[in-house]
Amino acid sequence: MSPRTEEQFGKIREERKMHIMNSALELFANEGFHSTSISKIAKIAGISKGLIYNYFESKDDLLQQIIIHGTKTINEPFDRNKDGLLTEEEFKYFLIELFSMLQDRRPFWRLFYALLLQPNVFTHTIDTFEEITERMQVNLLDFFKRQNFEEPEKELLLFKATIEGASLMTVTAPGQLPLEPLLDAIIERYSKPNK
Amino acid sequence: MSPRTEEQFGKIREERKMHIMNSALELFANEGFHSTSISKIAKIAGISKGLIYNYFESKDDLLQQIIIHGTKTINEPFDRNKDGLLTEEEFKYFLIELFSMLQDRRPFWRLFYALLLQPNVFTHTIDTFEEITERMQVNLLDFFKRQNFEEPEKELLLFKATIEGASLMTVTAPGQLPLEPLLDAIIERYSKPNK
Amino acid sequence: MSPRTEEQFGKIREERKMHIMNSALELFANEGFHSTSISKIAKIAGISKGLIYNYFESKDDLLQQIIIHGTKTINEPFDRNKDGLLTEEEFKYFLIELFSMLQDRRPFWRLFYALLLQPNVFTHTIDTFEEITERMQVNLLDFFKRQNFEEPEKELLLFKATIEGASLMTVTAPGQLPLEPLLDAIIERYSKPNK
Amino acid sequence: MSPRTEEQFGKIREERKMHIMNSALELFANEGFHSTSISKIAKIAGISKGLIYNYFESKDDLLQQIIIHGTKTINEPFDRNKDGLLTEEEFKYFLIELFSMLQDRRPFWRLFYALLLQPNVFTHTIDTFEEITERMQVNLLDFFKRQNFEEPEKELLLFKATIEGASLMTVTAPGQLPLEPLLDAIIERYSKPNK
DNA sequence: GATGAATGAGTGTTCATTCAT
DNA sequence: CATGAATGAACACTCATTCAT
Repeated sequence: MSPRTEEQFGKIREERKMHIMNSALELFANEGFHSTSISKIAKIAGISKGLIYNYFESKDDLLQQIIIHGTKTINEPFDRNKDGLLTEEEFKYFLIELFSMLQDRRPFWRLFYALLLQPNVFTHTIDTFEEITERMQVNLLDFFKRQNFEEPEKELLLFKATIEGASLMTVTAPGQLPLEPLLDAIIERYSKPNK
Repeated sequence: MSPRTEEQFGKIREERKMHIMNSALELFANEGFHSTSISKIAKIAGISKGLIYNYFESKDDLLQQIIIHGTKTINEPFDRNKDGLLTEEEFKYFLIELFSMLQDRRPFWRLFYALLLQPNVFTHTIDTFEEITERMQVNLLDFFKRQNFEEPEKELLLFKATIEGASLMTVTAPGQLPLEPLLDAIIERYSKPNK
Repeated sequence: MSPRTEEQFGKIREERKMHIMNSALELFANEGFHSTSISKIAKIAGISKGLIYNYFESKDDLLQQIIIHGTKTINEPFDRNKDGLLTEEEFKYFLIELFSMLQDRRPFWRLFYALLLQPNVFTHTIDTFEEITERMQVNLLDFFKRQNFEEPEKELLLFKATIEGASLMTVTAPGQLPLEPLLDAIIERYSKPNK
Repeated sequence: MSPRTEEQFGKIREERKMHIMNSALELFANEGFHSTSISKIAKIAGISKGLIYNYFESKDDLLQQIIIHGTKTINEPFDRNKDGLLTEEEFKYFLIELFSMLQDRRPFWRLFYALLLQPNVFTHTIDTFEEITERMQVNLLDFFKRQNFEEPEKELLLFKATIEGASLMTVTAPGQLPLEPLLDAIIERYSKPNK
């Protein structure tokens, strides 16, 4: 019989790769990177240990690719309107989208924050992520200025801290911080100037 | 000469123990718990591997005791006035103290947050910590009410998220968040009601 | 069109086989047998891993066949005149041929010597090789006798050692031993008796 | 009880190290470096796998140290009279010593030649070895000149090849080459000029 | 109390080999 | 005939822990 076409092989590869990455992400997030063995990932994924190395160069590479893929996925919704001008509507949409992503992709975010706290590793990957937030800050500062805040820089500081804290708590202690009221509070506070 | 008294022995033990814990904390925070070997801790502490087991039952126990001791130390300043009533002065003092602790004991906080994100471990220790924050929340809500905030519950939500975010960023990206202006902004925002 | 004849198929098979063996020989000789993976051979040969198993039973079999084929090839020039009588002309021709083969097929010889030094393996293959050298020795001893050497047995011992050493050094440290002068010296010394 | 003194520990270490190296040398020489697993070495040495890593950084390091130690040991007898002048007596002694070493330390020599044929590895260690032979050559050439050989350079070439071959054959096929007669033949041939 | 040699279970990783297509 | 995804046994190596001294 003729061998599989290149296309067929490519599809199989892609699907398997995603399957492994998802299995690994779940474990990394729940039990930590170091506490998760390749054996366990293979068992959860229902494949052999060796196969993982057919798709990823190493355990580190597997983690890298999970982070890269996750970052890309997360960033997609923000790429739509690249005019750099944040309207009030877009600001709200951004917050709603952000909170929904935090809930939907909790394992990824937990993993991400865990890495953030483990220095000397994946500095490069994290740098990529910070570039993105950098761009957002510029837009936000501009937005706060246009909203006529008295001290937009201060407002940005508070906003950043609030968002960061909301993100962290959503990931670590989801029960403790009711998201919907918080979302309302943030929108109310930051989309309208203090008069 | 008379042999050392029991008390003296106890003091020596206590000092050794602290010395080991400090050496370990530094390494755990900077290189991660799993990446830090008992051998390395012993080398940094200038003692033998075996001696560590004279003071701690296991590597996990060592970590536990670090967290417990750290939590106690951190909590001391808040134990002074247990009347449950937060004055504006006390509120400011609490914030200043918190931020100063975050800066002074960065390694501990980083380790603490890292553990927070690695569930299935040290749940008990973390519970202890959450009890403390629980008590604070009650006081804070009461404080916001007395400050005549329109929606004190919403204010508490925002405040919690902001503090959490400020803490995290101080630990992970100290350069990105200028602490003093942020501290001012928080005090200004939350110690005076929106009129 | 008519299908390929059996003969044509046989020819294609033979060519593929040689192609694989040559690719493998190069790698075995340069990087060692154990350090050379089937994957690498396949990549260098430009075929798939699986196909190799269509032609060879195992990695060991592949090595065996390389050695057998190489031994046969090398031996061909000595098979011409099987009368068992070495003339002075034939002796010179034998030496020239030997040295030229050592230079032309260095990878094979290096592999061969490497195997020679790794006992417990390929004993059989090596035995085959030694049979051939055995036959040569008889002829050489006879030759030295006819050349009127005083102690032909001693001469044979020295000659064998010299040839072996020259071979090894040609393979391992080609720069250190200028071949042409050595060849002259050997011919001069052993084709004429010490008077 | 008081712990062992530093001296005691040092002695234990040295003995264990030699024991491991000897066990490993035997296996490396008989079964090849790659075919010998750390597990097997540990089993033969009667110790645990982990202990080997208490004394050697890696399997490669273990091999390196075996070669270095072996080279040192072998070189000791030649260090005596460093005046650079080889008398006929010293020449004979050198040959006798060399052959005796080849027989006594066969495993080491086999390992050494095997490495020589496996390029890209241990180039540095082998370089050290070649420096030593380099020095010998100078002395030998001088010796042949003083022995009034007509073409001392040619004689050196032949001598080198002969010695190399004798060494190799002693190691690979000890039965095929009777050492004593060969030794006599070499001494006879090279210690007296062709007249 | 204090040492570090010693253990062994566990880790990440490699690779010859098989097999459905 | 030809492919490369998949396997699993084996490997080198690590490290928390024990224990004789």
